Amino acid sequence: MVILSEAFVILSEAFVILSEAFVILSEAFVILSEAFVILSEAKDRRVFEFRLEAERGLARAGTLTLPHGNIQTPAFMPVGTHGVVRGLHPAEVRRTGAQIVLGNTYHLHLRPGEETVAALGGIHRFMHWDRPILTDSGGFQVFSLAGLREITEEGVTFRSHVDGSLRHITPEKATEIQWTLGSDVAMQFDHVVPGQAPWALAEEGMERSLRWLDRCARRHAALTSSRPHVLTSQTLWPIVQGGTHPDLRKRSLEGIVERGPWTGIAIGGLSVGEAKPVMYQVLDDLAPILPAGVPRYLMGVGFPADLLEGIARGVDLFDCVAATRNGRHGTAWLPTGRLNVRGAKNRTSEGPLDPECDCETCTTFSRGYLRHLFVVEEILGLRLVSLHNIHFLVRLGEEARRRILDGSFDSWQREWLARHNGNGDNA
RNA sequence: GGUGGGGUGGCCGAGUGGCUAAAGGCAGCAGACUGUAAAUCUGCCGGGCUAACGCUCUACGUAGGUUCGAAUCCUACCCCCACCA
Repeated sequence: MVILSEAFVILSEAFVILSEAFVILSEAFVILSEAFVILSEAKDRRVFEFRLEAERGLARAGTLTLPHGNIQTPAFMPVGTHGVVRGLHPAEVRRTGAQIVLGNTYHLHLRPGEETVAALGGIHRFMHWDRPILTDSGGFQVFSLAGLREITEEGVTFRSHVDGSLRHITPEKATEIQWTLGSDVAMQFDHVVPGQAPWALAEEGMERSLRWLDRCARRHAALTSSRPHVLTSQTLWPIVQGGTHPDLRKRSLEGIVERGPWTGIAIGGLSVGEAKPVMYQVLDDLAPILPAGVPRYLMGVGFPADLLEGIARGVDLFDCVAATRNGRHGTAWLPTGRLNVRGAKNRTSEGPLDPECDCETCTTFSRGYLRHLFVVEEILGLRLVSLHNIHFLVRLGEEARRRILDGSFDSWQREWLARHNGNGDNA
């Protein structure tokens, strides 16, 4: 009996000790979670950093840090609209030196749907690209699908080019889709107008883009604070619009800056039908008033010469479908111009596409063989030329960076352009 | 041997009296492409001259014929295919 009661006492004391231990453990857990939040916030701050390393005139070299890695700028970003750089394996894209790729909100929303991408682990795992990804908002589709959509202040109603169904995309929706996809950089939903757009239309698109920017930013902030993304941090970039009209471009940028700060600023609505000198003039006008410490992304540009012209005007990031589209269509970029791979003159040509190139295409296959692949419509041909073109632009960005860092950018750039443009076609 | 069908530009193929140097496709040649409705699209494509408009020559199996005019109708021949002996 005595033994039993003593045992009971011991058990009670053990219980008390256990409870106390539990309280201590809970407190420790709270402290740990707080520490974790602080740490991850600190990590988030580091996750969107841009470090300027050199400036030569307007040209800049820097390093942009995003959640999935660093990007050394200036840099060309291959476009992978449907979660794939057309025709290429991600490992091939990586071997070109590409540091970041694009995806498209509108197209991934239609197929397979952002929830499907999320269910498959987010866009990085989905497309097997573990480096940074930037998603375009679908704003460009407002422009390119002009025949299939209707714009109101609320948003854009698209007639799906896939099955004809109606799709309503608002700035909020575009932001949510990108959040669900899980890209490193989300773009604001904007209103792109054609390059020939008169002042009034350009102003409308520009002002609407600013209002839509507010709505994107509000939704993005809500998403970020209410439910931190399980897979990544994400930042939102605004887009300067205003067509070819200097006053509108200035107003657009000022509106964006006063809504900042931003981790990046994009220049949109160029290379959409305006003359080249006009595009360069827009960049010239913007360069002095763009915030220095923020990466600048010229959307949808460009051809090799445009890259250098842009870099010379202070642009850090570029994307363009031409590398892959021209590749699929049989046009290869060369230092001396461009080459129609399908051309009869390549029939018995033993040399590489580009003798100065160290890409997998140029170090392996002859022009004659590449022409043959196009003639018989073998997929490998358009893959190989796409690969070369991407490598060509990536390497051009890398060399520009090297030249900016060592101070020889200006003269190198002039000579490069003279050689590239001077010979014209058919190098 | 008989009957039927047919021979059109590098290839396939439409065309059955003038609007036909001849539809369309393929092949060939050249070009375009800038935040991807695109492995797509555009142009040329009998010869000669022309920057072009155009001019000219040659051409719908072969050779004749009818007709103001023929790839198209008639005659003969050559060849191909199918079926029947």
